[in-house]
Amino acid sequence: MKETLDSGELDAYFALVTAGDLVQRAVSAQCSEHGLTPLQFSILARLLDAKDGLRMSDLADTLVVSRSGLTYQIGQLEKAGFVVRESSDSDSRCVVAQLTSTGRERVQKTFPGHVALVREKFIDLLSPEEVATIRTALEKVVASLQ
Amino acid sequence: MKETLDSGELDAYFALVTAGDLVQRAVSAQCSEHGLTPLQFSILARLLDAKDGLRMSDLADTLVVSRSGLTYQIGQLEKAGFVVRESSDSDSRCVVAQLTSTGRERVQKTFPGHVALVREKFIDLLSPEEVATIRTALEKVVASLQ
DNA sequence: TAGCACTAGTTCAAATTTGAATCAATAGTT
DNA sequence: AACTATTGATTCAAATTTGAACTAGTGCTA
Repeated sequence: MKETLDSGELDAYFALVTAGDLVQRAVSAQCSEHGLTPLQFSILARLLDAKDGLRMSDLADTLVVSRSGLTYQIGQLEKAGFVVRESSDSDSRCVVAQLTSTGRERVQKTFPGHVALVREKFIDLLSPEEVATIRTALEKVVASLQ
Repeated sequence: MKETLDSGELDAYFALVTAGDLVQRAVSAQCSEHGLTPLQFSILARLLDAKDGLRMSDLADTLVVSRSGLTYQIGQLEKAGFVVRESSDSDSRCVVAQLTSTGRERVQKTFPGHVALVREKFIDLLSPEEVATIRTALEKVVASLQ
């Protein structure tokens, strides 16, 4: 195994980190138009797919945020009326977060702008082959790091 | 222009954001072995390439951090003796951050582990073609967002 | 079933990050 | 030169994020 990075490899690494950051920053601006932080939007978006809610830990793990950070954010979302906490039947240690109808409404209202942004700033700049490669390649990276 | 994202496009987007986050998290762990936060390491690494130092704004812009956040971090690095601030000759509004010899030492000591990590968790998982595609594709994304 | 390790979630204090307001210096216009 | 707009950096208060305790519940094992 080599012990250095050539300049192309280094550039690929910088591009990955910077693109990830900048996309998130753009998403952040769009979310705030709807009164959400990007993390809050991600949480609500995940819950939209989860008919029976999601456990705190599962949310924290998929969203790359600490447990305590998630506790805080779910607290904020609960105050805002977008989610409710329920304790799990099967395992009473677990807390399950559920979307309320208000929360569902809010995330659905935020979605179109979000999609448009991702399309404009990311997908439409690239060829389908590039998008496909990014997906398969970066999924390998994600798998190895999780 | 389409107004939706198909599932492959959505996965590519998630992979980008998640991979960026996870790589940064791994980098964060490695940096802390050397008593640096990832942001501090990035700052020092940029300064390593800049013989004459860098202006605060330039640093902030390339590092995806707010101006005030950078002021804070440069303050920390200055306290630690890794950088010094000088005011620019040409424009006395500007502040130029310079690496000290202590700072240079520290960042150089941190580098090998950093390189090894990027290689192990990113570059070596992928083919050279994948790395090249990620680089050119994501540089387009970065350019459009900056 | 008692003891022990492990898991889930929260609380707490400390560190970081941000945006808004501010101050200082430059550039452009009349 | 005087005015104004812009730019660069900092300060400040508020919000967020984190890791280290801590509490409570589960499951294993003797």
